[in-house]
Amino acid sequence: MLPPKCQRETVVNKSGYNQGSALEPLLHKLSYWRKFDEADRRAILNLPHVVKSLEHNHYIVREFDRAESACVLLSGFAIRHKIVASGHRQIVAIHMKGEFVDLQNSMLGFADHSVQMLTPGKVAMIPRQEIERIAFELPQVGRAMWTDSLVDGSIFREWVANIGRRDARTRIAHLLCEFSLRLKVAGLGEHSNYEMPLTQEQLADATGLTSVHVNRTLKQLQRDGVIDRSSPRSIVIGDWKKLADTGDFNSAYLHLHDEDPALAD
Amino acid sequence: MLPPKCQRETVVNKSGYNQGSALEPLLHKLSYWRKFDEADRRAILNLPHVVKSLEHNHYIVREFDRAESACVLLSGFAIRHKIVASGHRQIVAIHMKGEFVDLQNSMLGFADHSVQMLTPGKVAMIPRQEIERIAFELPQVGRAMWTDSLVDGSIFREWVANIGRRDARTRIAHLLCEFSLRLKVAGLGEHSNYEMPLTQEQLADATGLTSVHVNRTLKQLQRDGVIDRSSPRSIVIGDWKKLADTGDFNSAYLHLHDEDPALAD
DNA sequence: CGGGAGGTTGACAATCGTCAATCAGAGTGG
DNA sequence: CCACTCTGATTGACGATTGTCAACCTCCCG
Repeated sequence: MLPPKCQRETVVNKSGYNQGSALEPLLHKLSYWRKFDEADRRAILNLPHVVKSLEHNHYIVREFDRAESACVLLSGFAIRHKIVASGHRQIVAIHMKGEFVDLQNSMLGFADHSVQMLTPGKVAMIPRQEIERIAFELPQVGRAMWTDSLVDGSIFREWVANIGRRDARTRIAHLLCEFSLRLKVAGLGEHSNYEMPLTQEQLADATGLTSVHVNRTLKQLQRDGVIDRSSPRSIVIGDWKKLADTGDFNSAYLHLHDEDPALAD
Repeated sequence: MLPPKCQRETVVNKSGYNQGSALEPLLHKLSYWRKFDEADRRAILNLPHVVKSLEHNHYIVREFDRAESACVLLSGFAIRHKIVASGHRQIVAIHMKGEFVDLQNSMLGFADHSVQMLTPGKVAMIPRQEIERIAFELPQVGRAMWTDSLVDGSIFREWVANIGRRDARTRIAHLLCEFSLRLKVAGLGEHSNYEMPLTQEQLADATGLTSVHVNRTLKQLQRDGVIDRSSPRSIVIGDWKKLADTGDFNSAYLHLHDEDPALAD
């Protein structure tokens, strides 16, 4: 159930130049929150870091690990989860390219949950002092990182409401909407058509349901024409408004800019 | 259901001195996260602010409000909640003395949920530019505020797991534990004996249950000797370990210092 | 071709929700 | 001091969404 925390260190990047930095996805993500000048951009791309290639299912961070560095996802998908006493797992967040998967560890000192790769991918480990340093030396970068933490929090709150007060059908439709927009913004797909990176069991762990019920609910959404699925993992959204209505979805909590595809279509 | 957002502005404090500042509770809370020097302390206490007295149930912030200021709770209790399409409410956070109830608004620009007083109390409104200014001029203050945001996020994650993967009995016991510790740290009570500030209906909205089921579960916890209740709202914890075990509670996610009462007893 | 992970389905069980009635306590006005 | 009222707590009967168990299927890969 818990594969070893095996990782291969591949690249150490300390080049004095921006071009070709492995941290490009991080810059892209942070640029989304604040307008940077050349110094900001260069400082981000030149952050000292270690790139690791991780295989499917391998752990980036384990609960109670002491945190010496913050971790940015460069490619692939990762999840953050907690295990409760009954042995059940709750996925608390899903991360994609360019996102910090454990920025909080830089400030809080230890991990209060685990982070695991969902697919093969690469991550960059940045020493925690460097994160703090850049945040306070370059206020725009600091603001962007703080904003990122706060949007993270906003998503958690929506998940609390989603899991606490919506039924299975609404809950899953809501998650499908969130994914659609986040993948679009991350440049990983069209919002009307994407490949779900989670298995149905993982979807269940993310929504507080069981895989059996997730399966039934997806089938039902398909029967009702809310989504279409050419294969088990593919999600085709014929009518965005119908899905958004079904999922009681309002994108405000993602704090996206206004090219919000929820409004187009 | 939604009482008017009526508020009485009571005090405008811009005194040049620390002593007697209404922001003492904020300083106390932020001091918990970082060591401040005299300049830090003075800057916090001298933040320009407006104090408002709010009555029971009145709103501090409504969803979609534009945020011009951040709001610190000076006394009383407040909740943050979201309403879903079915009309049901989910409480996503409960706040006590000294806590920012909407720090995220300072950075994100608008409120993605509502904040409501649970009891009568006072809040201080601090202009958002002042928050940003102090955060970057005084890095220790900035670190403390960032840490505060991140601990907020950590609590949300635990709530996701609590609501998503624990049964009613465990879920409620967990919340009772969280309260016990947070009230203690805020200096608002003994961890073995406190007055629950939520009604059973509000407890239900916080745990994703119904008030009827909360009532039954509390009764059951009492019958089993996990808690004692001299009145409906009073919580008496005879055996902390028993309650913590019942609630699958590990205080790590609160990121408290080590005088953690969970370890005593 | 065998094995394994993930998806699908049905039968049945149970936790939790709904509805509705009653009760207890606090505050109010006569 | 006592009806009156309102909010919140309590309890029972019943219903339903969701979980559990278990089988089988499908696809991918070595």
